[in-house]
Amino acid sequence: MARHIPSLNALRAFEAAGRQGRMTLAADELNVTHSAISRQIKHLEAMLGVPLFEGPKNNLRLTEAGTTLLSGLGSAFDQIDASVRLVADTEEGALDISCPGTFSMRWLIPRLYRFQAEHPQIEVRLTASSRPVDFDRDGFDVAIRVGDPPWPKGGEVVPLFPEQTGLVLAPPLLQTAAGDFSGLAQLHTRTRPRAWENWRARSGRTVGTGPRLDYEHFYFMLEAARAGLGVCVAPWPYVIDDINAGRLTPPFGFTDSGHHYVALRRERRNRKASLFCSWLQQEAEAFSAAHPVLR
Amino acid sequence: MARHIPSLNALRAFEAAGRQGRMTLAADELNVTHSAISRQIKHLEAMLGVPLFEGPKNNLRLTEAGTTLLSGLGSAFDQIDASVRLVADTEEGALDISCPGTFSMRWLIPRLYRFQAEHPQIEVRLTASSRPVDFDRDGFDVAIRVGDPPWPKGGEVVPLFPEQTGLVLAPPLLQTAAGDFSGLAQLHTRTRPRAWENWRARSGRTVGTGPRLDYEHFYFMLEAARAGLGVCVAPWPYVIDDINAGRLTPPFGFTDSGHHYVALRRERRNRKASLFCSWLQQEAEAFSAAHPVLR
DNA sequence: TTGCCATGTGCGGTTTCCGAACAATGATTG
DNA sequence: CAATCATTGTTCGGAAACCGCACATGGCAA
Repeated sequence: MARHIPSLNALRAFEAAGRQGRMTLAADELNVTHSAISRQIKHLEAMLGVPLFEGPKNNLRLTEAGTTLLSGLGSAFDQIDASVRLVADTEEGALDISCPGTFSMRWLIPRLYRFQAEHPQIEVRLTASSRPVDFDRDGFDVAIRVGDPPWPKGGEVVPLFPEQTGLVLAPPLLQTAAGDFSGLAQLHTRTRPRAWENWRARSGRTVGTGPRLDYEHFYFMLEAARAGLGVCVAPWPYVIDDINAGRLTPPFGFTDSGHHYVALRRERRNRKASLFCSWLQQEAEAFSAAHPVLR
Repeated sequence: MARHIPSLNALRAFEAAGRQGRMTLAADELNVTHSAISRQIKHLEAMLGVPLFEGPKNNLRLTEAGTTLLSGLGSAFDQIDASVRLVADTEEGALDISCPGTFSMRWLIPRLYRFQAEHPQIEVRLTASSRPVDFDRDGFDVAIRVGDPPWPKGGEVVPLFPEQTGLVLAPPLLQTAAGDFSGLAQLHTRTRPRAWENWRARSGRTVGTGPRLDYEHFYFMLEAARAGLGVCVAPWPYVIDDINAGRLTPPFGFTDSGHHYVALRRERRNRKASLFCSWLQQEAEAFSAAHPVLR
């Protein structure tokens, strides 16, 4: 990039510090540490050849040059942000969604065609992830997660439906199993390590002992269950189709897990995200109405 | 830096390409290759979720989104540039000067106090360098160099004075030397490898053979000459004081070397650089008047 | 006088960005 | 119609910019 022109990042760091009045606040706003802001400003002062701040560390004030620079930069960056929004915040283009993999496969993707039919100009970019959401770090617009409050900062919570989980296994396995399922392999997933414990506590039921098998993803665990390799605890939305098709059976029905499915969206409004979350809520309501949980 | 906000560099690359109409022209303007521009724009389109250019490679046109984004960005970057200039282009602050080391020591620094007396609010930051000037790469405001046209692009040439060089040695050495100086060590500097050859050609004179000694800088070579270690070819401005003080003597006087001392300044006007170059020219004229070359 | 808060800095690492080289594409020219 | 040209697209490997962490420094308040 052309030399002797200050770095735009440095100008941005200075603008935030000047407007906020403190480097630590600018650091929060730009999601860096105060040392990054301090260094950028120091570099900028060297580049421009004039001090931008003066005074003691605990009471920095803008110099005249700093005030002059800030007044021009503030409106320029506002204009850049507005221009970017004008282009990005439309009802067409890409929308980035983060969603647990198995939930995508079992619940979201089978319904997504309806969203795309309604909004053909929105390109949904789906990323499989169950990782805790951090809107400052992550780049997606909406994250679907199952869990409990507190939800991460910087996001608005759109409730979908509560989660129910239940014991499920293949019907032939049920016919040959002991009454308390002792001896049957107990299938676990690393994504939800406390699923069994939680189910027992919540449902008040228990089963006999059996060998434990761990799978990396729900999907693999469900495949194993369908293959008759054992019994597992699964969320209702993930197994509806298998149950209706007779591939899996829930001997004890389903119980509230205490968790909730939610969509987390950035606080800053985004039309595509709004449309998507509205659609999600409608689908969630329709889902709950059309598939009352087997209790 | 906060995620999901496009890189300012990418926005800058896009703005230049949009305004110029071609990525190759934008690359020239921003001193990068077209591949850097192409990549930045591709990344920006992915980030914003909309295409900014359309059409075949050899005739890219802005999309509607691209046009919208460009109109906002253009004025924002203009405002940033103007704000930076308002702060940097004053008659106070830092001024970066690049100058060959020995010329600094022997000619510039002994005079610099007069510039600083006239302009106490300008902080001259001097860097020793003889390297070919590239204003796109280098960050200084003014470069003093000795040489010949063509001068590098992107700079305005401010002539100072022509260069004369001559054979110089310590007086005691002159007294004991053979008439043609044969046997005396011939001192060279890597900065000016052709100095001797050029002096012989230009002056029409020659000297006997002697061992050759190479020094990395003029300064060291002149130190060696003063110490009576040999004879060297030196530019007049570098040895005036030594000659006047009787530390060196020029047996054949000085001859035009064909080179010229110039100040190279950026094309874009900079008040401090203008002041400095005006001052330099005055000092150069005064120098030439006050120290007529010994012929 | 001590603790707190904010900035400054060194060290080492990460991310962004880049150039070089070549590929791909479409228009132009002979 | 094939070759050439001009422009953009992409991969690879490296450089520069930027950053976090940990600690230092300085000034103010309790």
